[in-house]
Amino acid sequence: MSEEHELSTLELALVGVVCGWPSSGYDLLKVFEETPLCHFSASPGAIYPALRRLEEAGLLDGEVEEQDTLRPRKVYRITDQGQRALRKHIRRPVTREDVVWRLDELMLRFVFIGNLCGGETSVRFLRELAEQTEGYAKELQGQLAAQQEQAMLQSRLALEHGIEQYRATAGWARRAIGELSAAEDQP
Amino acid sequence: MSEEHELSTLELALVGVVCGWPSSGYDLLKVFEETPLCHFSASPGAIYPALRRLEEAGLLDGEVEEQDTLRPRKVYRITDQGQRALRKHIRRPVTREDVVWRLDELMLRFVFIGNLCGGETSVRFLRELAEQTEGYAKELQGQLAAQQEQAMLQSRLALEHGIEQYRATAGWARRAIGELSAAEDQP
DNA sequence: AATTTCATGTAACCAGTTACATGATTCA
DNA sequence: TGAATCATGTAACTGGTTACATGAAATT
Repeated sequence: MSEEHELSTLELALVGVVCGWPSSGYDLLKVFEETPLCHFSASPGAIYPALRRLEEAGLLDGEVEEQDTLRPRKVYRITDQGQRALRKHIRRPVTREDVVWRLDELMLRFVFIGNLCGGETSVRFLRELAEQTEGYAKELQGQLAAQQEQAMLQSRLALEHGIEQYRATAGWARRAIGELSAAEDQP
Repeated sequence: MSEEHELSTLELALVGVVCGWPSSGYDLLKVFEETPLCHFSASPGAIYPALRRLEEAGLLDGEVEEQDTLRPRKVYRITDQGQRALRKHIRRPVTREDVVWRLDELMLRFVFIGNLCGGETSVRFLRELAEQTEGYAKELQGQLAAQQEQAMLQSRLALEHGIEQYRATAGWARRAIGELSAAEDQP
């Protein structure tokens, strides 16, 4: 019975925001336009169908606020099933594929973990993230060493950019672990 | 007459690689699997239709090597029109939208600029990239300052991650300018 | 003889983009 | 009165993903 319905990045963002506070499609559009969530774009043509999908999948529950006014807002709330799916999704282990292909989704997950889970979960997530990004940076360094001189200067530089990006993420994650731990000690 | 045909990231990668050396669809698949270009994924279901589109648009020219053998390879070469389109595409100014939405495509462009254009073009590209990423990092810092204390710790941290990513790219670009200039002075 | 690799592709599906459509309400 | 904003959505298109299909050649 418990549907699996893999969440796309957009769907994750929608479910995560709605979990924080019930919202209409229009509210969500504004959130995506005006907050750092703008990194996850979203046009009406993407949001409204996604909300409907999520409702059909039973993760959200939309209710029309029809207080006679002729401007109906359809407000979505998260369901129990939606909460379970969200929790499950954000707590999945951080994989190599996640860091290579979905780094921004990982950041989304981190924010929602902060809203929904305890401090240890956040720290575990960051530790996995640091490990995976460090590991991948090393992989890229291996590729760099392998091509040595034979490659064009600019390919080498581009590869170095990648390495530095992943190292930056790893460094950030280590520091974030420190900040979270400090915040837990004296809240 | 001169078609505009906007290049998708995948198409840019294909045209750019084929510009370097004529390749079959299978060759390209292998390149995407085995080199750092793997960041731009690519399944046969994406590559073969894309090659056909590019041929129809006149940017590539596919020729079947049919030396009687019953294992025909269709080798694509870049056309003059393709060269023009590629050059034009990679030399476009670096915009804010590029750094926000298409950073990896920018890296592709940088590599192809190295193959096709002179050193000043590379340096100009990197300078624009540094400016745009620094500018965007400042934007994000403004958002960070604006939310101040009222936001969750983890949202703040996620935003800081973004800032650091863009700063890392800007720093890399500045250093790359130095390396390119040094390489030009004594080649 | 069996497996892997070379080499081409197609078909069904899915989700996101762009652009459009609708109409009430509020503000200048 | 006219413009902007609130609020919902649809339709056509596009391109990428997954999975499948085919079969020869090379390797074990």
